[in-house]
Amino acid sequence: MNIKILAKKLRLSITTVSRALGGYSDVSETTRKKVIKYAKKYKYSPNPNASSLASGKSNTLGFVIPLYGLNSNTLNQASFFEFIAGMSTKIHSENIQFFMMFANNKLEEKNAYEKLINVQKVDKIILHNLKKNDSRIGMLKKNKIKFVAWGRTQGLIDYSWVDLDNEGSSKLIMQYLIEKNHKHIAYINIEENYNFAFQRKQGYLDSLKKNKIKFNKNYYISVKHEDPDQSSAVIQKMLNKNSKITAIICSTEYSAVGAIKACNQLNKKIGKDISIITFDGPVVGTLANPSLTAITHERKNLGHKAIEILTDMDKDNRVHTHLAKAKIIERGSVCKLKKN
Amino acid sequence: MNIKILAKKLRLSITTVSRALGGYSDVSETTRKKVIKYAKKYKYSPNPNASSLASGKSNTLGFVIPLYGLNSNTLNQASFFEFIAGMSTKIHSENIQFFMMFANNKLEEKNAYEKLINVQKVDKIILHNLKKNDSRIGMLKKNKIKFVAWGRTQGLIDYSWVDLDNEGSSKLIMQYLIEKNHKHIAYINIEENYNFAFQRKQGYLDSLKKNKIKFNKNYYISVKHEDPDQSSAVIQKMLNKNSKITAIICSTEYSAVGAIKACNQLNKKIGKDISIITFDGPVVGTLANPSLTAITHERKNLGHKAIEILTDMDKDNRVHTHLAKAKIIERGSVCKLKKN
DNA sequence: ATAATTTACCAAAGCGTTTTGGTTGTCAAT
DNA sequence: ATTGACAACCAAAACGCTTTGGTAAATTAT
Repeated sequence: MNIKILAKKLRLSITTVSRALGGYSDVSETTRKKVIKYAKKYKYSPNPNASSLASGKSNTLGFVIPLYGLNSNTLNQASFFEFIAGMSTKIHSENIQFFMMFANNKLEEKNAYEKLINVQKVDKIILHNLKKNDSRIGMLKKNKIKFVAWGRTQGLIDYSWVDLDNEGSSKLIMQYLIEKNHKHIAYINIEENYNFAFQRKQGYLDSLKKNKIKFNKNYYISVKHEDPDQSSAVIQKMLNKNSKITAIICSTEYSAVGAIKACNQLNKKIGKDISIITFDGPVVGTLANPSLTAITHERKNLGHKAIEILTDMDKDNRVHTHLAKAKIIERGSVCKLKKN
Repeated sequence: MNIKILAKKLRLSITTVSRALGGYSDVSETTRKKVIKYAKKYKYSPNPNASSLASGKSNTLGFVIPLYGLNSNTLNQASFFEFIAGMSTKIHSENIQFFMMFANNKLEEKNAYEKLINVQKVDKIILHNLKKNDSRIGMLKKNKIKFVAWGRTQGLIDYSWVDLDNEGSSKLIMQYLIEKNHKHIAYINIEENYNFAFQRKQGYLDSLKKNKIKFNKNYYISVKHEDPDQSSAVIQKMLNKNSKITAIICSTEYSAVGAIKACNQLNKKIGKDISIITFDGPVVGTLANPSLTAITHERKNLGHKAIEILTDMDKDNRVHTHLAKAKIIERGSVCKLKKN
């Protein structure tokens, strides 16, 4: 089935069929209805290759999945799926094509974006896995590709993005703990060259300052993300040296596992001797005993919003942003201390 | 940059440039080298839309990600990523395009495959999320689309596939436990309309028979997969009623979590009072205390093999299959019983 | 009644390739 | 010297669509 055959069946020109389906106003409504009806009947839909070639627009969304670094990590893949699931709802309704590539390292990642633009000729991109200072942004702008970033670079941001409110989430957690009279609060972060880790640290520091608690550098640890056992060892050491610590904030699920292990090892009762609160613990959260109190984010909505913003770009050209809502899920790992 | 400009620069016809790059023998080697050199220099690569349109081949691999059922489950997404990562190594080297779609339910899933074939005109497909009896297989055959299934239907299988050796893995586990003198072995499976669950049950039953242990239907539970707490409740009930049980095999990570919780609840020491062994526990396995002994599979290789088979189909037309290798990772959750 | 505008349609060009069916020139075989 | 085979190249058609620049008929304005 193609447009030529359909046009012949309808006794219309190819042009009219194309324009009827394209929603142009120089087709009468009666004709349009007839065309749509027959297109459905004969299961016609335009050959995307031909239409891309002719129009110069691919109507395709490019997306690169990094298979290295944080994302090679089983637990973090969950956030990926949520994002994708969020996108998919919108993609269906907007009828966008979806083209995916993979990257096993940073170089492949950049090449993938270039290929997306120059070879695949996608016209929209979800930019993901942002570096502090990201050269891909310049490239995308130069090529005039519409994009929405999932995450943010540091400094001035003059593009559309969706993201977690990392700084705000840290503050929310701090406020929560401080209300429960915790003062000696440790923070287990991952390497700060992940921008979200940097942002989370900022929130932590800011809250300390606001509450007139002096930053104790022994309370702040930045670990490699891959290994709960490494985290556990570091956390044990920290707890041994700093017996005043009453609460631990874990920036990733893996470090939460490490914290659990450390506490078990040191025979400290979680939720009693020591409080633990973690970021986004759908897996780990319910595993531990007691279950971990955690801060969760509306991640699915992030993907949805990203597509929405991308679609709206056709209409207006302003910068849009979206922060996922954060919420603390109280389970059993945080206790209230006596006021002293 | 396009072929016309490149041809002009090379003082060759469009045909010759195209055929040089296409590897045809009616181009001299000197010319071919020159063409390739200049193509690189000017960063030329054929417009995939134009070439698909002209050749009628899309050179695109279609893949549908189901966002419902088992796969909506955080833990199971890990296997997905491993498969994709496995594919990606091959895809890069084979220069295949990759087109992805999403499905939020069974109907959408089937539609997605139809769209992949009729609209996107992919010429290869990874068929995934197989039902016991799967109508998509007939559809793919009718449309003469080359495909490799990830998973298997029941009954006669006359197509290429890659899969875990579910039955064999169950047997391996059983042998392992029986060698450690366990006889009262419980099996926590998920619903058997997942074909892999059915296969695993078969392995369990077969091993029992081979070792002349009578099947005790109270020892076999098939739970809904989504909820560790539900599993935990069911397992507790089972353990209470059947005090002879010394080992539990968990077919999914979620039920393993359930089992851990149940044992903790009942104050049974894992690895002492009761042994637990689980399928594929990259996340959960190392979380528990003690860590869970598990059977793992070379999942990444599965994706790699799938693409390999798909690529080889261009050469010969036979059916190829691949079973992932299984291995038991001994950690601390299984103990050896005294011979009685 | 005529001119101007609007509505509804269409032919043909063009998008960047691949492929078909050539042609030309060279060399070995007769 | 002629023929046949082969190597190396190419012009033009085709793929299925969108878009441009029309035309003819119907409607409205003068």
